[in-house]
Amino acid sequence: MNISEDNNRIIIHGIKDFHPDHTFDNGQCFRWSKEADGSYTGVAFGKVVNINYFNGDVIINNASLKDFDEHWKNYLDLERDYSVIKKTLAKNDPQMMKAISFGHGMRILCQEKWETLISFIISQNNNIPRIKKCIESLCTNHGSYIGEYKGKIYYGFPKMDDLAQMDAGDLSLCRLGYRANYIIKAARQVALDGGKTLNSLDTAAPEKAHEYLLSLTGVGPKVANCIMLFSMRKYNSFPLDVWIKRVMNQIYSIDVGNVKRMQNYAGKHFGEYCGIAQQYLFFYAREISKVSDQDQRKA
DNA sequence: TTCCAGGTAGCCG
DNA sequence: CGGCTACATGGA
Repeated sequence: MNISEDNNRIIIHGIKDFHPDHTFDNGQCFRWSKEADGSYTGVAFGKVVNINYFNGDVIINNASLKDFDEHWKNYLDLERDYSVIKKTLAKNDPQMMKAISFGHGMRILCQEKWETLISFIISQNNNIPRIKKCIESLCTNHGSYIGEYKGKIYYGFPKMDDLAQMDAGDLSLCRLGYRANYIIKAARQVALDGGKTLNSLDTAAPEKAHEYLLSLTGVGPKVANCIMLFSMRKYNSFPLDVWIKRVMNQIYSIDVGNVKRMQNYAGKHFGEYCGIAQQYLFFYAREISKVSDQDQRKA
């Protein structure tokens, strides 16, 4: 990997298959916001960074080489060759080929497990703009101060032990609705062993990880699969939300209610990287829907 | 007003 | 087990 460092900035040269929009605005993460120049600023690992891409270079502002090696390289999944995966998924599937060309620069992030757990509990029966607002409010009200970057103040994600000691009323400012109770309960469950079990799940068998996550309040099969896919590198997890159910029905003609058949089909048709396939489809379905919304407003 | 959003817990057969 | 429904919130 060809990296240069200057002035609190890291540049990784010769990276293909990366685009900030496809990676940070595809519903896998909720704390990245787009800047006027097309870059994204976000928080992870208690640090604020700004990320852009230009002519094969991934540019990470406000980061050291040490930070990159410890966190961002893994977080951005930069060492994986997505071209091979894309080729395999698109083979004999013109619809998938379309979805992939739409989101060709998508990377599946490897996020922090605790934050991903809480974020996707919030995501249930909710929409992405409001999920972002809820999480931002959770951080500003209950996270620790990180610092200022380009005129904005940033906070970390609330600590597990802090949430475990609260009750739902303490979260009322965050407008989480009925999910506030789920979060408190899940936090208490995870905190029982100081998060040791949760943090060991990336090396656990997928079935074991899934089983533990399902034991947490507010976590069902869909949320568990998101956590496994977006924070544990378990790429054979296939989250089935309302959008993907529609896609599976429209493209692959599976009955809307037949979740089990959708899961089976995904595993067989897309294989070990079905979770990545799912994310291309999710991004594609939502972008298409945005375009048709605009058409409807014009008409 | 009603419907919808990256669903799940609780309950009932 | 599978099916059904209530659940907070805010935007369209």
